This record gives sequence, C-alpha cells and structure tokens, in this order.
Amino acid sequence: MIRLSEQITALIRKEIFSRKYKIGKRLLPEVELAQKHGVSRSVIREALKNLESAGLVIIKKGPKGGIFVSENFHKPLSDSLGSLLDTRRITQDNLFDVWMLLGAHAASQAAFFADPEDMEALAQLLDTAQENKDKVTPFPTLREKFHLALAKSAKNPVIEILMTALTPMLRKQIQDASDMVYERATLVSFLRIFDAIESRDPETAGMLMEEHITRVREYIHRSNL
Amino acid sequence: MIRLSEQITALIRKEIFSRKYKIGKRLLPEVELAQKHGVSRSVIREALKNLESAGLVIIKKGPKGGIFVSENFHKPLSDSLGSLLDTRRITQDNLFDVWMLLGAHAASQAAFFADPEDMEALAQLLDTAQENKDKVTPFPTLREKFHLALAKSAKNPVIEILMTALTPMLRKQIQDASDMVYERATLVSFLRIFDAIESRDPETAGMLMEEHITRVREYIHRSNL
DNA sequence: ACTTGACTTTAGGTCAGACCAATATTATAT
DNA sequence: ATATAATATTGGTCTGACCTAAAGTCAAGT
Repeated sequence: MIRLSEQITALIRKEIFSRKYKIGKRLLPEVELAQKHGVSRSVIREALKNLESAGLVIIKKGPKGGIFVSENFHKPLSDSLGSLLDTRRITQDNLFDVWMLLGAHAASQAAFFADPEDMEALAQLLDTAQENKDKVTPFPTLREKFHLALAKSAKNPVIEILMTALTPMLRKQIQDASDMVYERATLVSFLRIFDAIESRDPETAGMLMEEHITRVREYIHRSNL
Repeated sequence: MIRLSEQITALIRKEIFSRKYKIGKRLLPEVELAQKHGVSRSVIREALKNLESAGLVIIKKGPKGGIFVSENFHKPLSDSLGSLLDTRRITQDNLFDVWMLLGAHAASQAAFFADPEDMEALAQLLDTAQENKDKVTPFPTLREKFHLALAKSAKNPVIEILMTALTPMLRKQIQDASDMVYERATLVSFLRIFDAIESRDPETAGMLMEEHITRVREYIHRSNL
C-alpha cells in the first residue's frame, strides 16, 4: 500500500473489526482524526470514503453528526448488483437463481444448526404474521425478515451477507406482484419450512424453500405479462 | 443523493456502464474532469475514490497514468470477504460451503447453457493442463481458470461475480496443500466434469463438482493437521 | 405554558491553489 | 551504445478558507 489514505483506511478498518468500537459508536470528528494520525484532513476524508463504500461507517452532517461505525458488510455487493440491475447487465432471473440456491441451502443448513434462540426468533416472526394475516402492510418486511433469520440460523456469515444483499433487491418486483392469495401461500410455505427445521429435516426444508421460491418466481412472471 | 461527489460518482458510473467507454479506456485527468463538470478537484477525487472501491476504475500515477475504466465487479465483495477472513469473522469453511454451492450449480447450469465457444475454452484449458501434467507451476492458475470458465458458461453474471470473488480467496490454502497426487486427481475430476457437460448431463456435472470440492476440502483439512 | 422562529453551534462538504512524489520520456554525458 | 540526469505529466497531500445542513437555544408572540 502506497497511498497514505489507504494506510489510514486499513488502520481504522482494523480498529473497527477488532470490535474496539461497537456498532453505532461515534468516532472522532474529521479534524481531530487528522490531528491524531498526523495527516491532513484530505487524507482522512478519502480514508472515510473508502470505509463508507465498504459499509463500515456511516457519515452524517451537523451537530450530533459525525462518523459512526456500521458493519453493513453487504453494502458493497448490494450497490454493485444494484447498478448492474439498473443497467440491465444482470436480470431479475439471474438474481432469482442465486437467491433460490442460497435460500434453499440456508433452509437446509438451518435444520442442522439452528439453536433454540434462532427457533424462537423464527417462531415469533410466524406468530406475528398469523395474527396480522388479514392486513397487508407488515407482510413484505416479514418475508424478508424470515429469509434473513434463516440465513442467520445457517451459521455461515457469508451466506448471511449474500442473502442480505440479495433479499432487498427483489423487494420491488415482489411487492408489485403481491396480493392476498400470494401472501397466504407464502405464510403456509414458511410454516411448513419451520416444521421441517424443527424436526431437523434438512432435505425437506431445502426442498420446500426451493419450491416456495419457484412459486414466487412464477407468480412474478405471470404478473409481468 | 445530496453530496456533489456522489452525483458525479453516479454520472461517471452511468457513463461507464453505458459502455460509452471500453475497458482500459483512459478518462480525462482529474483537473480536466473537475473543469468539465464545473466542480473542484476534491469533489472529483472523492467521486473517483467511490468508483475505485466499486472496482469500476483503476488509478495510476505519472505520465501515461490516469484513470482507467475497469469493471472488476467482484472487487468490493473480495475486499469485504478478505477483511472478514483476516479478522476471523468468517472461516475457511464458510467460504468452502458457498464455493461448493456455487461451483456445483455453475457446473450443472453449464451443462444446460454452455455454447460452442465455452466448450472450446474449457477443452483448451484441459489440453494445456494435460500437456504440462508433470510440471507444478502452471497448475494453480489453471484450476482457477477452469472454475471461472464454468461460471461463465453458466450464463449468469451474478454467479460469475461471486465465483470470481471466492476463487482467489482460497488460493493460498489450496496452494499450500497442493502436491502431485492432488493435482492429478483434480485434473481427472475436471475431465469427468467436462464430459458430463459435453453430454448435457447437469445432474452428473453438479454432483461431480460437489464431490471434487469435497475432496479438496478434506485434502486441506488433512494437510492442516 | 406552548408554539414559533431567529440565532448559534457543530461537523461534514466544497473550494482554491500550492507543493510533493512517482513515473515515463527525452536529452546529455560517458 | 549505455548509463545517467533533466523534465514533463499526473495523481497524492497539505493548508486554510468558506458553504451548508442539522440540532440545539432562547426569546418573542400567542
């Protein structure tokens, strides 16, 4: 590494990763960081830009603003895929393929590795979904939360990051196609997947998720006609 | 978007994605970009930092230096995973899981979608490997090239990006464990996978790749004892 | 007592212009 | 001819000034 700004980037990144700072913690203001590291403010700014692109900090203006530790590891991938989707260099279908692959794998791994805490979280998501089954509002977020909770239960942070990047990417398409029938079907799928995980049956869990996502995909295709 | 630098970032990104500039094309120097967009050099620099983190440009110093269009879409993910691996927030095993998943999927999709050009590229890789089967040198790169060629044949750019990010990440571990026996076995696996793809048999192709990666994994585990 | 709005403060965002450092190219000396 | 030195190009860093958004403060008006 030659550039000063990159050295500082690496330094701060290391501090963040070492969990010396917790998420949400505010770092020193730019001017003081510059002083502390004995470099100019420009260098600090460029270092912060790097960290911001990497999703490690969030920068806000004004008093009570500043530089906050963030750990949005999925951000760079999301941004990248977002641009590619906008410019049609990748398609919805490309994303669906990967999403299905990862989603099914996450579900089946969850059947192996989900601990009581994970099961509790999953159960609670499904409960609130059933209570509100006649309202449309809270559903889209629940759907995403369930997928992410599964990814978390699979105990593989890489899967988690990839799913976190992919899930919101299909949000708009799914929301547009979503209706009452669709949402009921989703809830049923999720309940069955939950059962499979609870009875530690990875094959079924994975297969059910694959079927579910396939149905979602067909649903969207139909509504795009 | 509020920040000027991000507006410029978006603008240049759009130009790059629109293929107005080809890969390797040199943009104007910073000073002239600043002039052209009517902003200060600081703004341009921060915009370029963003694009650099995103893998869309590469910046070099000196005469004949400048800003070059690049399209390394995998870079942000590679960087992110690299840091996470360094700080032990993800493990080798986590990466292997995902690699196996994507690799097997790529192989099986390749059996569907590989076109003559893809087949030619794969065949050539294997040919040169067989010619040099007694030398150790050119092999590691071949191994990576084969995986990436498969990803390309699968006709899903998202898979390609993810594989491009993952493949070099395991390079060091695999290299350390690699020996003559291992390399011969790899070549045999690849040949069989190639046959499966040629006979348009996705299940077998996927399964063979899964077996292959599983063996690689065991091999590394053993050599780590 | 409560709202409204002007003022102040804080911290990032932008600007301008100078100078430093790396790297090709070209000229010069051996 | 080859090694070496001058030079031009382009990004990298430094300074210090000013702009702007956001949050708090406090007084005037209701």
